[in-house]
Amino acid sequence: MNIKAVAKLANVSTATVSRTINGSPKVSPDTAARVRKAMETLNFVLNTNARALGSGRSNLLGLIISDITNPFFPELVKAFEDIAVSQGKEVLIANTDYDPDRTMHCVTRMLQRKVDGVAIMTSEISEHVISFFLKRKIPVVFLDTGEPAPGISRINIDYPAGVEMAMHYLTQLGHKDISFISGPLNLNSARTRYQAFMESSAREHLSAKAEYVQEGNHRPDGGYRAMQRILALEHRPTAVLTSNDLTAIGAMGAIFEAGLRIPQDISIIGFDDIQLSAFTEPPLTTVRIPHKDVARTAIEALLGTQDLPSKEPRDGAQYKIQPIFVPRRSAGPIPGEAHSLKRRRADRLHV
Amino acid sequence: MNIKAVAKLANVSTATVSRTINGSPKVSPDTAARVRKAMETLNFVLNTNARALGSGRSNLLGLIISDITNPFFPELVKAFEDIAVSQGKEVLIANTDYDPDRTMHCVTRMLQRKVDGVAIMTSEISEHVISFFLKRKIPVVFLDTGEPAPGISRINIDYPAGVEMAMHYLTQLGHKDISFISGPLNLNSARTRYQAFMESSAREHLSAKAEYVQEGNHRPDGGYRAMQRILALEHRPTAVLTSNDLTAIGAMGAIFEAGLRIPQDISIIGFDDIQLSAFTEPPLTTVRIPHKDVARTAIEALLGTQDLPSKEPRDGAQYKIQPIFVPRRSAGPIPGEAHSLKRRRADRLHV
DNA sequence: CTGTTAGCGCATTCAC
DNA sequence: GTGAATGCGCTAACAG
Repeated sequence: MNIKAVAKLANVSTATVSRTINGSPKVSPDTAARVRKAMETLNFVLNTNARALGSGRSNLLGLIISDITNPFFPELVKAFEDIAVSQGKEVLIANTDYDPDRTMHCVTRMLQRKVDGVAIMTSEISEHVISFFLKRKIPVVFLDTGEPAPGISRINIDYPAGVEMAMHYLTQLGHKDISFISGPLNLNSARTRYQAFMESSAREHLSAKAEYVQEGNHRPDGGYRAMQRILALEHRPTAVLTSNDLTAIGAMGAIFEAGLRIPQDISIIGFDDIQLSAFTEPPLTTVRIPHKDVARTAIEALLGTQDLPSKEPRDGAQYKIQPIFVPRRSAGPIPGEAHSLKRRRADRLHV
Repeated sequence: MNIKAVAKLANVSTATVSRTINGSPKVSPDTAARVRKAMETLNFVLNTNARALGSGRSNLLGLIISDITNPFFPELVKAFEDIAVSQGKEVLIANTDYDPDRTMHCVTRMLQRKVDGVAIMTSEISEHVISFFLKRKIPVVFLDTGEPAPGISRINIDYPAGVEMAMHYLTQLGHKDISFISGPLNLNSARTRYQAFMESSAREHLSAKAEYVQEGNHRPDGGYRAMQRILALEHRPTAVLTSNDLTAIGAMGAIFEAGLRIPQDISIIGFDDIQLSAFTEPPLTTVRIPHKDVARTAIEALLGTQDLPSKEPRDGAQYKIQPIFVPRRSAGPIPGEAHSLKRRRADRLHV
C-alpha cells in the first residue's frame, strides 16, 4: 500500500500522486479527485520517513525542555504543538532532565530525525552542544539567556521586570523583610531569577540578609524544605518570593504546618502562573510567563517570515517577552497594618 | 556526511559500516574500531528516516494521551519514555485533546511514522480507529476499558477497588452522605469511575441522591463549579469523592471560599495522586494510580507481542493494576464526632 | 498538465 | 569477514 499502488489504481504516475498529495496546483482537478479516491479505497498512508529522505525536509520541529513533570512545560508544549500543527509541522519533544548526558542524547535524536529547527527551552545546555545544530545549519531558538548570533535566535523573558513588579507590589504593601526561595543555583534559568531578585532587593534598599535567600529545587518539596528553614530564622521575613509556582506551593504547605496564615502572617508570591495557581488556598499571587507568547515567538523565529503573518527578521533575532503580574490572594499587607489593597485581584475563574 | 563517507574514510564498504553501527558480531574487532574512529572524526549521525525506510522497523513507540496539561499524564509520559529509552526505543507522543478529529490525526501520524507499537492511554477512541492499527498488524495496548483481543492488550486499572477503598475509609469515619464529582460523563474513563462510585454507594447503602453527583471536567475549574453546586444543596453531604485530583483541588477552593474547613466541616478525597497532591492545604487524601507500573506494563505488552515470528496477530494479554489508597489530611471524621483516626497518614515528603 | 527517471541514506540479500 | 548490488517509498528535476 504505497504510492505506486495508488498510481496504478488511479491510472496515473507516481509523480502525479505525489503532486496531489502535496497539493501542487499543476494537477487537473479531476485527476486529483481520481487519485484521492484511489487513496481512499486503498487506505493509503503516506510514509513520512520516505518523504523526508526524498525531499530532505522532515517537517519536524524539535522542542527540548528540562522536565515535562514541571507543570509549566506541558502548557508550553501544548501551545507549541498547537501552533506547529497549524503550520503543517510536527513536534519532536525531548526531556533533558537536567542531565548533560541525556541532553546530548536528545540532541542526537533531533539530528537523527533531521528536524527543520529546534527550540531549546532549557538553559542547561553548553554552547558546544548548540554547535552541532549550527554546523548543520539547523535554525535554533533559545529561551532564557544570552545574545542572538548568526543562525540562533533568543527569546528573553524579562525576569528583572517580573521580579520588580512583585517586589514593588510587596513594598507598596509595607513589606521590608522579603525572602527569596531560588531554584537550583547550578541552573542558569534559576540563577537568572535569583540575580533579578538580588538586584531588585538592592534597588529597594531592603535588608538583604544572606539567610533570607534559600535554595530550592523548583519542585514543591524543595520549596517546603526551604520555607521550613526560613521559618526557623530568628527574624522571620514578612513576605517570600519564589522562583516558581511549584516552589511557592510547597512553601505554603510549610507555612500552614507552622500554624501561620497566608497572607495575614506571611505573604507569598510565585512565578510562572501555572494553571493550578488559581486554585491553591489562598489563590497564589504570581508573575505570569505568557507561555502562548513564548511558543508563538519560538515558532515564528524558527520558521521565519514566509509562513507567518509577522515580518520579523529570521536569523539572530532577539525577542523580549514581558511577564504579567497576577495579583490573587496570597500576598497582603504586612502583619498588624490595615493597609487596604487598591488593585483589583484576579479570582479563580478569571485571569 | 553519510554512511558512504564513513566507508570511504575507513576503507571499507557501506555494508560493513552498517554492520558495525548495528553491532553485528560478524565484524572483526579492528575494522569495527577503524569504522568507529571514522564516524567519530566525521561527526557522523545516522539518518533515522533512511534506516526506517531500509529496514522497515522504526524503533518508535507511539503514546496517545488525552491532554498533556493534566498532571497525571506528564508523570506517565516520563515513566513511559524512561523505560522505552532503556529498551532502545523512542517515543512519539500525541495529544487527542478529547477531540475525535484530532484523535484521527494522531493515529495518522503514528501510521505515517511507522511506529512499532502504540499505547493508547485515552479511552476516547472508537474501535474503528483501532482497526487502522490492527489491519497493519501494529501491536496496541489500551489503558482503561474493554477486553483483550487478537493483537490488542488491555491494562485495566481496578477503579472499583480504588473507589471502594476510599468509600470504606469514609464510611468508617462515620460518613453517610457522600457526594461524587465526576469527570465529563461523555468520556469512558470518567464514566468508569462514576459507575464504580454508584455501585459502591449502593453496596454501602448510602443515600444516593441524584443531586449528590455533579459533573466536572477533570480540571480544577470544573471541580470548583461542581462543588459550588453541591454546597448550595439544602442537605449538604459531609464528604466528597472526586474523579481526579485536579477536580478535588478545584473543589477545595470552593469549600474554602464558602468559609468551610477541610476536613472538619467536609472531607474530600481525590483520585490519581499527582505530585502536587501532597502539597495542597490540607494535603489531599487520594487513591493513587501507580503510573510507573502502568508505563512498565504497557511497554511490556508492546514489546512482548512485537518481535514474534508468527504472522498471525497474537492474542493480547490482560493486565490488572491495583490502585493504592493514600490517606493524608483532607478526609476526617464527620462533623461533631471525635472519631480518632487509627490509620497512619502520609505526610508531605513521604508516601 | 502528466510521465520518466534518478537519487535520498541505509539495511540487506547474495556472492566472495 | 567483507563487498557489490538491490530496494525501501517518496520527491524532484527533466521531458513531453
